[in-house]
This record gives sequence, structure tokens and C-alpha cells, in this order.
Amino acid sequence: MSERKVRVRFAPSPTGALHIGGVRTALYNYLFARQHGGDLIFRIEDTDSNRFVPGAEEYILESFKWLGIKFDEGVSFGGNYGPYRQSERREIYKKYVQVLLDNGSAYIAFDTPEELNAKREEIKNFQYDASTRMQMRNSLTLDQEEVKQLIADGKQYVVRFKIEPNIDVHVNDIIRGDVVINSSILDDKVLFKSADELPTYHLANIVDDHLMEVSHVIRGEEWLPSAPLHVLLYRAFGWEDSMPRFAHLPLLLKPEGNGKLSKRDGDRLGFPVFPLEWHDPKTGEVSSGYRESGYLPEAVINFLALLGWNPGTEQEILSMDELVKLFNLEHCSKSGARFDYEKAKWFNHEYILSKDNEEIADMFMPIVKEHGVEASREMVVKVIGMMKDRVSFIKDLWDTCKFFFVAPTEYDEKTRKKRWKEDSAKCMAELADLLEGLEDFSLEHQEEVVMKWIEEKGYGTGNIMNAFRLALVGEGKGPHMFDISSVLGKEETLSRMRRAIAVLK
RNA sequence: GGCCUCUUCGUCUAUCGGUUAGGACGCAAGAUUUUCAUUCUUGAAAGGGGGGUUCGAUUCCCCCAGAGGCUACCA
Repeated sequence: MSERKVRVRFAPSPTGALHIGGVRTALYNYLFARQHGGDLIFRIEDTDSNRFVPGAEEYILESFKWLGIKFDEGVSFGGNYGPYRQSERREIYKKYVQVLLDNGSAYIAFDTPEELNAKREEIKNFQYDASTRMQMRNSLTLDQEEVKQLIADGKQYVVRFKIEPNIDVHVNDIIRGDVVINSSILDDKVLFKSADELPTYHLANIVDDHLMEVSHVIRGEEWLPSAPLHVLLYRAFGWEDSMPRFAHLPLLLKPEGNGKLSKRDGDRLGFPVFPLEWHDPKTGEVSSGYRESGYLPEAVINFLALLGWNPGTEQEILSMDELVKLFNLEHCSKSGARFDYEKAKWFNHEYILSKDNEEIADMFMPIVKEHGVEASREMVVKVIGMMKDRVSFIKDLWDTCKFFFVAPTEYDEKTRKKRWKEDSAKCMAELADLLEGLEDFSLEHQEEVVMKWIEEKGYGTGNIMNAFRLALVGEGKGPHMFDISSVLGKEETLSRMRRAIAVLK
């Protein structure tokens, strides 16, 4: 369409933790910007002073840093279109509100919240619009002198958008095509409040997108109903020619039941809905985060990218670079996507598999230490090499691998019954003696010597290995026995065997 | 209530009028294995309903139903 530079924005309001749906919106904006060599802007929409939550802005920034979503300009990133925090743009909005007032697209209204509530109770489905505004207290019904006097007296007022009735407003959405809404169903939206001298979302949004030369507005579907209002605002300002293109994304739905994904679902179903752990400063409530739950950022990105978009091929594991190459708005689906936690886990598993052992060791070493174990990095790397395909999360590595670091203190009863035979103690004693005599405790050498011994004695591989396993692990699980014993080393292996022989008899 | 959007396996999705409706997660079975897990193979599993248009509809149109969203001096 237009030849102009791609400029998109992610513009959260700092009212709390960043919802995972918001993360996806930001991701799509990022991918779109990167792919087109455009800019991604980070704007803070804090026009509702009542809902401001301290720490939210920092939280959002940290989330994106963790996820690898980078901004080109905006709050904390700089740029030539600032300030990027709406609360710092008061004077700009005032100027543009005046433009609308002057050209007759807006008017001043003095109705108090109480009066409006009374109206709503009096008339069912009351709407402040062309059909009712002449019954209200505003600059259209009051005479000019009175309006001036009320303002001079410090009376609080709002500026409302004067919507002409019965106009079919077309929104050409990249994902949904032509959406038409008749202006009569729209109300005269409040654009500006004198109380805090701040605009509402709609006005600030349009002014900022225009001034910041935003080319595409990629946002959640919850904004679709107000898109016609936005079109009308661009029109009222005379900016329709440079109006951004819209793309309304499908919503993220609850894994089960009805409605869109909410914070509560996470708590209820036991999975995070926030990228990072969030401590609500008002309620003191703590909500879990993907990062703290052991997710790799690459996995979160990959999983989220595929919730509402697909590359058109059967490839599902996609790096950020691949996503940048392949992403397009045309392949976005229109229907809401139910959040599938099992699939998210699978992605994480895949990314753990694809990471090299050294990198996982970096993440796992602190966990080992937390459990009071001093293990060499070399050993940890070896353990990870043989165990990482068994877990979905780094933190699960401890439970599945702890026997490498801590000798069993008790033996699983079921396994003992099934695997520890009459002659097991005798065989293990023999095996211990055999192993003790080995100079070379390498995996290969142990295997060679022991398998030969088993064959000569006619003990049966299964019998020996299962008892051996119970002695070293305490349960009937884990990788191959010589993998375990060689990592454990001769001393530890023998000590575990001798204890098992004494305890299990 | 009004308005807008959406509707393919349980879930995420492919299909842009003609396919045995494909893939992935999950699930089940089998194989391999010194245990467990991994891995591999196989399987079950879908076009909301009703009308059209068409030689032919999952695909286009209409109606209904269902789902989701919006309906604030919140974003």
C-alpha cells in the first residue's frame, strides 16, 4: 500500500504485570518491524492516573529483555518522537483537543458522574450520543457565556467527541478485511478530562500514533469495536490519508471453560500467565512467571508465536530469526486460541534438548548448590548429557538426577521386592570385589570386565543390573548402569554397594 | 439487551471448489532396551446445524446455533 517506513508500537498501560497475551502482541509487532526493517516503539499509556501501579513499567521492560524482544525507541530507549510516556505529553494533547473543539468535532460537557448515572438508571440503554446530547449539560446546550463562566469557576468538565449519526464507518483490517460499523451505535466518547488534564486512551492513542508516524497498528481483538471511533478521529483531525493500517489479533482463551485467559487461570490451573514472577505491590499477591517456572525464553517465544499464527509449513520449532523471516499478518488466524499448557511444556523440552550441555549446566549448577551439593562442573555436564532428554524443565533435573549427587538412604520397596533376589547380596558382594580390583574405571572397561564376568558365572544380565541399579540409585530408574557407576567413580560406587548389601541383605 | 468478530480431530493448526481432510501436542498400542525415561512404528480422533450457488463444497452466499469481544471521565 503505502511506501512509508514501517513503524509499529507496543503501548501497554502500567497497571500491573504484563499479560502473556500482551507479550504475544508485542512479539508480533517485533517480528513485523524486524522483517520490514522498521522500528518498534515502546510507549507507556498511563493516562489513567488512578490505575498506575509502581514497578509495572520496569517489570514490562525486564520481561522483554528476558524474552529477547528489542525496541528501537520509546521509554528508556530514546528516540526523536518523545516523550514516550503519555503522562508527559499533556501539552500536546491539550493542543489537539483544542483543534477538535475549534473545528466543531468535539464539545465540552459538564455532566457529573452522578448525573450520568442517574440518566443511565432513568433511561435503559442510555447512550451519550446525537440522540441525547441536546438534553445534557454541555457547550452545545448551554450558551457560550455560561460555558466560559463554568470553566472560570473551576467546574470540572470533559471534552466529548461529537459523532455524526448514521455514517457507515469502514475499517480495513489486514486480518479481518472490511469491517463496517454504523456511527449511530457509537457514543460521544470522552476524549479529555479536566480533572487530571489528561486525555483518555482514544485521543492519546490517535494523536501519538499520528505524531510518531506509526504505520501499522497491531493489537488485540478487544480493540476492534473501537476501531471505527479511531477512524473517525483520524478523519476529524484530517489525518485519514496517513492513518495507520489496522490488524486485530485473535485473543488468547482459557485452557478450559469460557472467556479469555486471565491471571486467575494461571493460579487455578497451575501455570504462569506472566513472563516474570510478579509481586503485586497493592495486594502483596505473588503470581508465578515463566522465567521462574523454568521456561527458556526461546520456548516461550516459539510457543506464543504459533498461538494464532503459522508459517504455512509443518515446521514448528522456529527460532526468533526464522520467525522474523517467516512471519506475516496474512497467516494470522481469526479465531481465538485456547492456551495449551501441555504444548508449552513440549516446546520447552525441545529447547532443552537443543541446547548444549554446557549451557544447561550454567542454569543447573546453582540448583545443585541450593541442595547443598558440591559437584564438579565436569560431572554436572556429564549428567546433563545423559539426563536432559528426560525433563521438560531445568528445575526438574534435580529430581531426576539427584541420585548422581546424593547416595540413596532408602530403597524403593516395590523395586526391592521385584529386583532384589535371594542371591543378590552375594552377587553384589562379588561384583563389588570385582570392581574394586579395576585400575581403569572407565565406562568401557567396566562394561567389558563385568559383562564377561556375568557370562562366565551365568548370572544373567538383567538380574545383576537390576540389583546393581537398586544399590546405586535406590530405585528402578536411570540411564545405563555403567554410565552411572563411571560418573560416580569407584569409591562412591563401592560405598553405595556395600551399604546396599548391608541394608538389603 | 445492542453491536462487532469468529466456528476443521480434546487442543494449536494446514487446506485458498475436486485431497484417503495433512501436521503437531496430548492419548492408546506395539517395538527396542539391564530398569525408568528417551527413541521409533502404528492407531483412535475433526469440517456446529439447516438452506442455497455449483458437475462438485470444509472451502462461496444466507439463516440459525454456539463461542469470543466491546458496550466507563479503563486501557
